[in-house]
Amino acid sequence: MSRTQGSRAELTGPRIRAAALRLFARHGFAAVSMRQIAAEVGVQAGTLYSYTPDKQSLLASLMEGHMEELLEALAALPAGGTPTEQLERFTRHHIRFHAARPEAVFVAYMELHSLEPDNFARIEALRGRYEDALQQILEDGCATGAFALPDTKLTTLALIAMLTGVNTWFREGGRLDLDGIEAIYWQLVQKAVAAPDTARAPR
Amino acid sequence: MSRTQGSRAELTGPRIRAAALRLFARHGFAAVSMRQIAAEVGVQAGTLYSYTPDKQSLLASLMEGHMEELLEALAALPAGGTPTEQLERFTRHHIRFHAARPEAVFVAYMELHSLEPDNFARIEALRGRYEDALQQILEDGCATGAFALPDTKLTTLALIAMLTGVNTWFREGGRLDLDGIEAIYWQLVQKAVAAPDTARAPR
DNA sequence: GTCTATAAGACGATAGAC
DNA sequence: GTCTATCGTCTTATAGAC
Repeated sequence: MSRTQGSRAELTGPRIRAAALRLFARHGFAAVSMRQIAAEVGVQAGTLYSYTPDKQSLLASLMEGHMEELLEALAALPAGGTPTEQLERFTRHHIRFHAARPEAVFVAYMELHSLEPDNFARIEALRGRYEDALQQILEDGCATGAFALPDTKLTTLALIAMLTGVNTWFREGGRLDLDGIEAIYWQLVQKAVAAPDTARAPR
Repeated sequence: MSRTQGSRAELTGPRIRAAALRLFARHGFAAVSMRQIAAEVGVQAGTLYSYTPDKQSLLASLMEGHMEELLEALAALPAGGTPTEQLERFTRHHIRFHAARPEAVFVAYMELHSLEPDNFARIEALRGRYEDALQQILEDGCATGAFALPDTKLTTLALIAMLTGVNTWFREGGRLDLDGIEAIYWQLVQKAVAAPDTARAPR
């Protein structure tokens, strides 16, 4: 398995993905040309087509990879405890996971309309699985009486929108660190969902 | 003031803006060509340049118009009452205003990165004024003891993200009407910000 | 594995006829 | 006010040399 002629092919693929992700996040998918991506990597435009069949597949692959990573990280969370404990883990994990990869998050949310129908459907299905996990926690909490919610589906979407919104302003080295941000958002989430008489003593 | 030669110039301008807004919302600014906009309106591409100096100005004008309309509608809200009453008005108004113009909202949030620096700065300043209005309500509520919040700035951004998130799933004629949606979100907002002993009896 | 060269067409924007 | 025609540039993607 000797390396061929000083090439660094095993690095070019990931570097193309990284450059594409950065440029898509900054300028938008449609505004970025294959030439720009190639220039960022330091290869010629034609070389990109050894790593992706076309521009659309590159976008879809980046988004799908992000969603699968999100679901894997969710599955790796501890599962036990009360619904309140599970919701706290979900809240803190969501903020931390999203803050760690702002470019992928931005592309995954903002470029859905750039996906062709098949790719869109596949990626929306992954997002649905993530939302379902939160909704299940909320339903469990309603069942035990820890939470009081008129609509668990809407609350799921409301909480995810609120938590993902952190990415619109969070920058590392800012006024608050992630621990502080997590604490503030967890307080908002917990109060919003708690049953009235358990707001300060969650079950 | 006779009309010239059967032209309908007084309609073409608004029709161009409407077509551009619809196409930008659906496909993204960079993915839409001036030729597409012209075809949607039923004129030739060159005609667009009698109504906008260029494509960038068309986008900026649409976004600025939306933000100014948002601020005008905010200013038209009743101003009195307790912070809790003001927050309820803000919450319900935000949901209703945004649900009524999903395309403008989508473009105004998703195409910020398509704006050239000067246009971006002007539109971000308008958004800042809207956020400041909510933050002022939250600060007033903390001052009276109605609300208990560790950080009014973060809470402002969290609430706006949550409320604007309605637009990602709301469609007219769906499971819930706007009154029901407003009620659910207002319950979440109110519980999230309320001081512990006033959750059920807001001051 | 990466290059050069190119095909085939779309792009934003302008000029000038009517 | 809208048209036709066009300029110069950029686009995605492919073919074939090395």
